[in-house]
Amino acid sequence: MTVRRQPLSQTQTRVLDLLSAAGRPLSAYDLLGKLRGEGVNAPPTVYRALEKLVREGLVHRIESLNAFVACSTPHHHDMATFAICDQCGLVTELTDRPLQEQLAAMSSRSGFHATRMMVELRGHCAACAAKAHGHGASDHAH
Amino acid sequence: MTVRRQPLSQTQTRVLDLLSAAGRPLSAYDLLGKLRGEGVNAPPTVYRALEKLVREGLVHRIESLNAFVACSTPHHHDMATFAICDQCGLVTELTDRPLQEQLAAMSSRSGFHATRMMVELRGHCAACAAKAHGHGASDHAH
DNA sequence: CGATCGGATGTTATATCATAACATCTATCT
DNA sequence: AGATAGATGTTATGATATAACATCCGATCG
Ligand SMILES: [Zn+2]
Ligand SMILES: [Zn+2]
Ligand SMILES: [Zn+2]
Ligand SMILES: [Zn+2]
Repeated sequence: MTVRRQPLSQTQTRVLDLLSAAGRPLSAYDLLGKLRGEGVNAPPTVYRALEKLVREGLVHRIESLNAFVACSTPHHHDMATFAICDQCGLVTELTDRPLQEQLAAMSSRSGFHATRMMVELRGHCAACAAKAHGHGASDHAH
Repeated sequence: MTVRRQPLSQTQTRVLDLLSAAGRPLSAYDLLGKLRGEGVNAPPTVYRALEKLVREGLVHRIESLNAFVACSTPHHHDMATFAICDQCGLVTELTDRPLQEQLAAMSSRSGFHATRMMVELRGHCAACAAKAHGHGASDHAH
């Protein structure tokens, strides 16, 4: 599954591994925290590695969280869709080809040429929606 | 379904007017800059006004720009779609009912209960796409 | 009237996210 | 060796956002 076109540097590999292991979005400073003591001491290194990984399509940036997550299906795809549970923090990357086509159609209909399409849904995951019967649980948040 | 609108405070009105007049997204600090000398001297006031306006459905936050824009059709709508030109900075709020329904269907199909749906397209507007013939012009950005 | 309550604001300080600018190091190609 | 490209280190700063607490004011109610 790991289709890597360019070889990754040490730090880039380390960042990707950390994101994959986390299985949830991490902020650049979360990553920096985990990399201190491994020779990574400042934000630019982390941001540079993330930039590369995003370029390579291995990592997505989630705008509404200011955080990064390993791509669940690492192909280059210029559209990413995320469902973000505001209760437990679960983030799921969704794929829906028809949606992508419809979005592209909608944008081009207005003459817009989209190079990147971001869809982020906020709400409650199935588990949390089931649990939620009027009362609130321990809000996770980011 | 009675859409009860709360009266807006002085600052809230001022912020909404500034956003409407700008016709483009402004950051909270852009707004603060314009409000200094009118008794608004610190970020919290601006953020609080924006929070209220977003709650009322009069303003949208554009996540990928960290900026705010007046809603083009101020109804409460939990889905907002924006086409953002990376060249000239033009931001257009799009409406597409079928897309909204398809997104809702997709999310609920996976058991997710969406309360808010964000769609942000990055690329080039019709005018800039026409001008762009391989060469880059004066990248505007925000 | 006077109590009190909610909404808005002021104020200070700080947290969080991101980049500029410049120096260094190494691998690779010529 | 010289040149190039990519990655990293380092220092400093910019940009975005919130915490915590105090004050003010209009509406409501006993
Ligand atoms: Zn992906
Ligand atoms: Zn959940
Ligand atoms: Zn709107
Ligand atoms: Zn444009």
